[in-house]
Amino acid sequence: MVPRSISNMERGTRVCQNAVMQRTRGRAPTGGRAGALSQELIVDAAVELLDERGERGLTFRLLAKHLHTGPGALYWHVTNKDVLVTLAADQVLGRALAAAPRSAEDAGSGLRALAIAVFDALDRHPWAAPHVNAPPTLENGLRLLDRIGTLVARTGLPAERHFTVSTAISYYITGVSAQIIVPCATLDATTSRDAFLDQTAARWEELDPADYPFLTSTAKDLRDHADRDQFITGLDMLLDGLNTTADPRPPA
Amino acid sequence: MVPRSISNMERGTRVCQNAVMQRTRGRAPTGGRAGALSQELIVDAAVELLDERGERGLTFRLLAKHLHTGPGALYWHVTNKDVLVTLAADQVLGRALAAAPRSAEDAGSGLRALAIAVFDALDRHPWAAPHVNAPPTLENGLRLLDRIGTLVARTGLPAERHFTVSTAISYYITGVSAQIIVPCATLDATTSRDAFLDQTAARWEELDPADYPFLTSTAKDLRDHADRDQFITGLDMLLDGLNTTADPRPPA
DNA sequence: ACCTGAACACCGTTCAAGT
DNA sequence: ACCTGAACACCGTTCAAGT
Repeated sequence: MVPRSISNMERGTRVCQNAVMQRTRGRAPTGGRAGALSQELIVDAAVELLDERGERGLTFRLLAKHLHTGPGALYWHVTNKDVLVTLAADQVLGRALAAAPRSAEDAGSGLRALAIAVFDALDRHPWAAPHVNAPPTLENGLRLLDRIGTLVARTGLPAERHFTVSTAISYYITGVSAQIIVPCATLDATTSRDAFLDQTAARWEELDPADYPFLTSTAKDLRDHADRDQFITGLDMLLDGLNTTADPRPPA
Repeated sequence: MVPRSISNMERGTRVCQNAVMQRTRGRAPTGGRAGALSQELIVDAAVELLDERGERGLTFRLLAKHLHTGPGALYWHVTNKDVLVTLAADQVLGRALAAAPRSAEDAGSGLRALAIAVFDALDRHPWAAPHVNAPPTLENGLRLLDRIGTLVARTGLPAERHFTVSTAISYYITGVSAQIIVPCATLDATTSRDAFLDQTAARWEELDPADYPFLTSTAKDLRDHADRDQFITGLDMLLDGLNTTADPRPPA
């Protein structure tokens, strides 16, 4: 009667991240009878629906229909919708990590490549970015931070700064990605990104230059900027700062 | 019959940010009969409720009760819930900007003080951070970016880089704040932040050091870190990077 | 152990009707 | 012009009942 998935759930409106980790403990998905549900199957289907229809478009009823069951069945495998979306986001992050190059000449370019790979993956699944949580508790969140930390340790930065610097980089990657990507995803079919930027730039130009000296002069730059370049610009500033701080002890 | 607030609304699940800007155009709030609604009153009450009960706890029914009306009345002044939360977040940002020191010796420390003031304000209203949108369209979002850009222009950085660098800093402030602040806000009363960090650190320690060399060695640092320090560490790296890039042309 | 589907409690939003 | 409140459409979640 008591679904396994909420056995150690926390009270409150949100669920403890630790509860999220648990997976089906019985036989592997293929071990049951054909067509049996599993958390993996549910998360896969959720990612598909999220890609198609966004977070609001993901519904337990719709998801159940896609999986040929009733909504109640899903709750046996997944605590609730929050957890489902978090698991789905972690899956997207996992794909990004698999695609990110593992070898790098130096720590700096390794961090750069890793960050860009994550940005690109989140860019393809815009609903995911805000749900990649920190501090990480899910598998791929943990892997991401570990890879960052391992690279940071190679810079020659004093050991007592590794944690703070690594988490700062991790926050940059997921936080700035979310900022850049989410607003684009909320634009609907009738308003293209270009049209939106055009409108916004026009509004900036109409502002009073006495009040908004910068925006009025930079409105033109808004029209044809590339989101990815903005991410990379900030990233390079951050990594430059890393080198500056690390400089006293150059990489071995 | 047609509420003013949706007169130029966009179609789709989300609303065009431009529609958000409009405010009551009639007489000033105090000009109507006593107790009359206005967008300002509604947003103020929304901020209060959001602080108390979070985004999910904000309900048009509850908000209407607090304002002694029915839910339908609110829709005359505010397009929908998304817009309301965005307006509320902009109000919070406005308070932060008012509190941020305006004078600064050099651009770098001005940027630092501004960023920290915004972080602190968002930290006091954790629901707000993810709704401070970029590129900005609401009043205080515009003011924030303009202040950043004006400071960046003083660094001696070549003019063609002002836009990208300024938006990168702006993304850092709001994006990283959201990453740091939101997970704390979702912890409920039964799980304190300390308990959560303790649990998470314990989980990190149990990981296989061969797979997670960094996390297993840094788990202790997770237990007693300060969120604000992480924000500032990354911020300083970013601003150091700014100096590096700007160095060829030292501030006049 | 795992699935079913009806039912509960709720919420955003609309709209005819009022003032 | 602005407000009222009932009603619509929907959704997350639960749970007694099945296999």
